[in-house]
Amino acid sequence: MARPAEFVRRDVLEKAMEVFWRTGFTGTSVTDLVKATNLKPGSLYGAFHSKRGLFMEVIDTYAQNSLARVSSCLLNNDSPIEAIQAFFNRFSDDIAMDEIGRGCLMVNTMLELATEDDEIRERITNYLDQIEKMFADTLARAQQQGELTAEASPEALAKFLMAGMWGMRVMSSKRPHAESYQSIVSNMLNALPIVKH
Amino acid sequence: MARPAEFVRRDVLEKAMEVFWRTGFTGTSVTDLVKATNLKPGSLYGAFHSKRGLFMEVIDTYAQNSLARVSSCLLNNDSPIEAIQAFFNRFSDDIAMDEIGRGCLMVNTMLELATEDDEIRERITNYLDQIEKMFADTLARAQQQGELTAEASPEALAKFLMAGMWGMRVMSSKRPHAESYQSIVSNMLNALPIVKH
DNA sequence: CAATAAATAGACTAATTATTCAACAAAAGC
DNA sequence: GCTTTTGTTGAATAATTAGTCTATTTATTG
Repeated sequence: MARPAEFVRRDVLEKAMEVFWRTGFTGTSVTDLVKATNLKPGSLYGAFHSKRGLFMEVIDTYAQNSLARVSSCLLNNDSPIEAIQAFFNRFSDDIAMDEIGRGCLMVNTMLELATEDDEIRERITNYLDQIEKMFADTLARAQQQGELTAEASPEALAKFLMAGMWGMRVMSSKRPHAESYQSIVSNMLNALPIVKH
Repeated sequence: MARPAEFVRRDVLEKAMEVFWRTGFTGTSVTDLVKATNLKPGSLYGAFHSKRGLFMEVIDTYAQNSLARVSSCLLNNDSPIEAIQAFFNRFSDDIAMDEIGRGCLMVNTMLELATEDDEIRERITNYLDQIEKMFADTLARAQQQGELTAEASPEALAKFLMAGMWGMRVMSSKRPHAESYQSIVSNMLNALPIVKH
C-alpha cells in the first residue's frame, strides 16, 4: 500500500560497487555515488541509511559473489588438485583482464580501513576465512584421495594459497605484464606437496 | 641570513608517516597532520608545498628505509640463500610485532591510489622494482654458487617472493596468530629449488 | 644595533563533505 | 476517488576539507 521504488536495488549496488572498487570508501563522495547510481541523495539515504550502510551492502554483495565463484570452481572437478589448479589458472586470467588493476574490493577495503574500523575488519576477515576454509576443505579432500602427501597440513597450505592470491592482487596494482601472473601461479602450485600418479 | 626552522624535517616526516601509514592519504586530514607534527598550517605548507608534497616525501623516506633494510639483510651473509632465509624470518617477526596490522605503506598506498594516480603508481612501482631486483640479484648469486638449480629463473622467483611478502602484508591486516606467518614463510622458501649440500 | 629574510601563529576562506528536509508524486486499499 | 504510505526530488545545512594570508617573531649579517 505505497509507492514502489523505481530503482532496482541490485543495479544500484552494482554501480556503487564500481565506484567504491575504483576509488575506495574514503575516496568516494556521496556526490560520486549520486552520479553513478542516478539516485538522488534522499532516495539513497532512504534505501541504505548512510554512505557506510551502502558500502556495507556492497561489500556483502561482493563477498557473496566471490564465495560463489570460488565454491563453483572448487567443487566442479573430481580431482581436488585439478580443481585448485583450474581455479588459479582462471584467477590469473581474470586478474590479467583487469587492466586498471583495481584488485579485490575486500583486500582494498581491508588495507584502507582495517586499522581503524573493527566492524569492517571483522566482517571482511569472516568472508576471507570462509574462502580459506573452502581451500582447506578441498586440500583435505585431496589428501584423502591420496593426491596430497599425508604429512601436508591442509590448513597451512590454504593460508599459503590465500596469501598468494592477495600478493597477486597487490601485484596487479603495478599493472605488470600478463605472463608474470602465470609464473607466480606455477611457483605457488609447485609448492604443494602433490603425489604424482 | 634568516630565521632558521624550529622543526627537524626528519622528525616531521616521521610523525606524518605514522599518520599516513595508519589512515591512508585520503583518510588523513591536514588537521590530523597539524596535530601530529605540531607545525601550524603555514609552516607545513611552507616546508612541503601541499598535503600531497608532504606525502610524497614521506613515501620517499619510507622507501629509502625499506631499500636500506632489505639490502643490508641480503648482503650480510656469504650464502645468498641463507641471507634470503634470514630476511624472511626477520620479516615475519617484524610483521608479527605490528599488532594493529598497518602493513606496508607502499602497498597500502598502491592499493589506495594506484588506479587513479599515475605519478604515485609509477613512483612506488619503481621502488618495489628496486627491491625485487635485489632479490633477483641475490638469487642469481645463489645460482652462481650452486645453491640454486641451474634451471631456476632468478627473476621469476624474485617476483614470487615479492608477491609472498605482499600477501603477508594483506594477511597482517586480519591480525592473525603470529605463528601463521612462519608457516607461510616456510612454504614460500620450500618453493625455491635449492640444491642441498 | 639595525636591516633583512625567513619562520611562525592562527584566524580566515572557498570548496566540498555527509546528511536532512519539505514539497511533491505515485501506487495500493478502502 | 480519496486516503494512506512510501518514493522522489533537489535545495538546504552544518561540519570539515585543503590551502592562504597577515601580523609577529627570530636568527643572521652588515
